[in-house]
Amino acid sequence: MTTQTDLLEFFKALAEPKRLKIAGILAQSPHAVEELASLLQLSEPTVSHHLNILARAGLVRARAEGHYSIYELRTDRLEYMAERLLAKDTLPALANDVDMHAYDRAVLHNFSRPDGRLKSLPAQRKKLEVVLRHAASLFKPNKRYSEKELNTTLSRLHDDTASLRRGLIEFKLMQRANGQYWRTD
Amino acid sequence: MTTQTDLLEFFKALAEPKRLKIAGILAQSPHAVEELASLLQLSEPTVSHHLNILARAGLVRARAEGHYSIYELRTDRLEYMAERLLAKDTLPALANDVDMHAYDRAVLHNFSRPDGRLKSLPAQRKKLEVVLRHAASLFKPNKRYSEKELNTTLSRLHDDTASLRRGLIEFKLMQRANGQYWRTD
DNA sequence: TAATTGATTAGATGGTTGTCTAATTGTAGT
DNA sequence: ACTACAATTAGACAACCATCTAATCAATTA
Repeated sequence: MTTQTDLLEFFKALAEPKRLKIAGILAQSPHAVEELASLLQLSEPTVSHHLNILARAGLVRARAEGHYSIYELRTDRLEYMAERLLAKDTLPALANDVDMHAYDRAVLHNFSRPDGRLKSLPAQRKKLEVVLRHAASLFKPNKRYSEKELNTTLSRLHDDTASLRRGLIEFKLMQRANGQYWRTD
Repeated sequence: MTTQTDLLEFFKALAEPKRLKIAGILAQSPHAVEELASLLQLSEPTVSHHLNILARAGLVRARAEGHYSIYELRTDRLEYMAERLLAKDTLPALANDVDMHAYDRAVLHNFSRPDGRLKSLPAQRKKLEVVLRHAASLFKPNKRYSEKELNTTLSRLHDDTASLRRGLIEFKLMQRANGQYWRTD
């Protein structure tokens, strides 16, 4: 959440040639807006705009001196961000608000009729597994089912209960012993 | 040169919400284009486009598997770039191709008439110093000048040779002893 | 106090780019 | 061989953003 906007602001700030160059110049020594405009061959408002974006990202800071605004690079902030990139849990956290089951739902939706029955069994393993996980979810954990019960439930999904049953075993979603089946959770 | 485009490509690649999220997802585990499209609620061509940009920046790599393209994050590259940011000479190098005298020239141009004489002496210290450095450059290093010679040369710039002379001393651009003047280089 | 100067804000414009649909390529399964 | 499917490429459109000019603000100098 905060991590995302944080990093995004940081990257956006430096993802522009002129701003990157400004950072480079300020890394050598602080400069006034007017000077930067000359060095970069840009108008002052444009430089002001860039500096504003860099400042929002925390990368530069202005101090007033006379009626100049002297901008300097905040190397501490830069180092902090670089270290966050090196931290092993920063990037994975960016996917926190992603619904990791969206793909499963999409696949399921693609292979299902409006009434919830399957149009067919997917040929691709990746998608077959999704469908089978769905099938497995029709059964309660820690409960034993006879093959007859199993087939009855599976037939709500698709006529080819044999393939479904075989898949459930093959993908280790269910286990069998003595003619009884149960979910492996 | 190469450093600039390198870094720029890196920042640009990650300066987009969806691409940043893709990096986050791939940081958890490799995924196919189709899956990413579902997870991000985007079309496959769009995801392909983003992955292409990330790949150009060296941040992801694809391996073919069936007719899927499984993309994975190149953490080595990420670490390498983060360390470059932490290196003390990376940023200053970004300003290598900047003409550091552009400001001086602009100031000089602003205060000069077409014939090269000064319209006036700048009030701002920062600009006065630029003009004075220019004045100092009219003299040879390692050579002594009498005050008469000094004034003659300075008068080519401006009538107020006294102010110029005082400024040169004050800003330590020239030194005086025994009625003689010389550049301090 | 008036005038000058540096910086910022407001508003307009052109270029970049994220996104989609349609078409193409290449691979797998019938 | 033919069909189906995942990925990419091509092309079009819309949103965003870098840039400029004009206007405003702030602070120093005359």
